[in-house]
This record gives sequence, structure tokens and C-alpha cells, in this order.
Amino acid sequence: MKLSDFEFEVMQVFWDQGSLTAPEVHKQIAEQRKVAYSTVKTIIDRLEEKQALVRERTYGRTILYGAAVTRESLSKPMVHSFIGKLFGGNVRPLFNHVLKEEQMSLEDVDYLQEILDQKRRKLEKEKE
Amino acid sequence: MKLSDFEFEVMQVFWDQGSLTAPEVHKQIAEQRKVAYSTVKTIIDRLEEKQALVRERTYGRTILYGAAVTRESLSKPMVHSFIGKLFGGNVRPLFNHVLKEEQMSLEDVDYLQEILDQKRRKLEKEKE
DNA sequence: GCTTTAAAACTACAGATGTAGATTTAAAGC
DNA sequence: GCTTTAAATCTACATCTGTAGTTTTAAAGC
Repeated sequence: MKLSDFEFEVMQVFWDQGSLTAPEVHKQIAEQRKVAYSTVKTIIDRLEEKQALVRERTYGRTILYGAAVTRESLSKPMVHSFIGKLFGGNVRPLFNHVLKEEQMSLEDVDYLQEILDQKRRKLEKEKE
Repeated sequence: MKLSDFEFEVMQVFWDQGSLTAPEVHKQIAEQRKVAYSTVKTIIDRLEEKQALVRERTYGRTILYGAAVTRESLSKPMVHSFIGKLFGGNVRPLFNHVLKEEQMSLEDVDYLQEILDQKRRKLEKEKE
């Protein structure tokens, strides 16, 4: 499933906050930037058509939508194709890039160290 | 500057191989997948209009194009906005994701360890 | 110089995307 | 029950993107 930027943005709201109605989603997004209700509703309609959202129930004529796909199921192939596209599938230039250019605290370094150690142990075990 | 996938793909050819003519670029890409010369030329025209490519010289009526922007100048904001879009700007879930889901060798782990150590030293020095 | 040919330039188009106005509909309030 | 109103639905449109056919042009070969 391929989502546009705006579609993905709307999915994030659902992933972060669970089930919501279209007016609620609009309210959320409109806090950040000016956008018409019908614009947001169009995106929700398209997400429904793509089966990324489902109607869970209705309150009166108001529809409660919920995510039908997980964040991971979408972000996983997105990260993969992004690395493929930018770095030819090689993770090293990605790390280089992020460590050089992105904002990182010492705590982030600690965190990365920890999961890197885990990864090393895992790979070493697999090697045996 | 915002480039489409195909535009970016063409730029990669120039970054990897230096200056090329349109027929040469077409030949390159056509090795991978079926695509008409005019399609590639259209992309080159659009890249020229966006000033990502420039005409460096001509051989007869054949034009030699060259990249007018560096790979880094484009990939840097792309990585940044990608992390913003997928992970809310937080590098930790990105690392998590990559270490969990992407193909990584022990050598890659060594490499990452090395640049991570550098980063740590740099951050510690800055803290003083 | 004339013909052939390869490249450039031009034109076109369908589908995706962001955007939102207009219309319909059904619930809620009185 | 009638009016108000909010939400859903429908329609529309400009721009971007991938795609390629057609036409023009100029160089190369003879």
C-alpha cells in the first residue's frame, strides 16, 4: 500500500490517538495548519478506499474511523525503499548521515549503544 | 528543491558517473527497466528547468549534462524530513527500526560502533 | 549537396495529490 | 413536526509525475 504524505499524516493521528471521527481529525490537523474540513475528509475517504482505515461504528450519522493497518506495516517498507533510493540499500551512509547531520543527544548515543550491543550479540550468536 | 523519484534516480546516475549525454543516461536506465528515450529526456528537461542539471558543453548537437547540485545538498533535507515524517523527528525509533529490520553484517556493526564512538567523544567535548 | 539518422524539442495524457466549494442528509433541539 | 445544523457525500480542479509518441533539426556519411 502506497500512501501520500498527507494520507500518512492522517494515519499518524490515528496511530497516536486511536479511533476518531472525521471532525476530530480535522480539528487536530487544523491546529497545526489551515485546512478545510472537506480536504481532511477527502483524505479519510481515500484512506478508507485503500483500506487503511475502517468504519468502526457510528454515533448518529457521525462515523468513527480506526486504523486498519499498523504503523510498522507501512513504515517498514517505507524505510527500506528510502534507504534503497538514497543510499543504494547500504545502511552505512545512512548512519553516517544521521550521526553527522541530525540532532542527537548523549542520551540518544547511549540508547543507540545499547541496541547496537544487542544487535552485535544477536549476530554473533547467529554466526555460530 | 524537491525531486520526484524518477528525477532523483536520474540524478544518481550523474552523481555516480559524472557528466553524461541524454542518450547515455537512457542507455544506463534502460539496462534496468524498459523505458523510452523520450521519457528519460523529459525527466532531464525537468531537471534542467529545476536547475539540478546544467548543460556543460555540446558535441555536435548532442548535449553533455552535469549535476548542478550535490548529492548531499539534496539527501540531507530528504533524510531530515523523512525522519520527521515517520518518526516525529526522533532518531531513536529510526535506529531501532533499521537495526531490527534492515540487513546488517557484523562489519556494519563495527562500522557503526566506530562512528558512534566518534560522535560520543564529540558530544562530550562540546559539553565542557 | 543530398540523404539518412540520431538527438532535441514539443505535445499529450492518465493517474495521483492537495485542495476545497456545493449539495445532500440526517440528527438534535425546540 | 419543523427548523437548524453539522456531518457526509459529491464534484471539481490545478499541479505533479511517469510515460511516450510526433515533429523538428542538425550532423554525418556518401
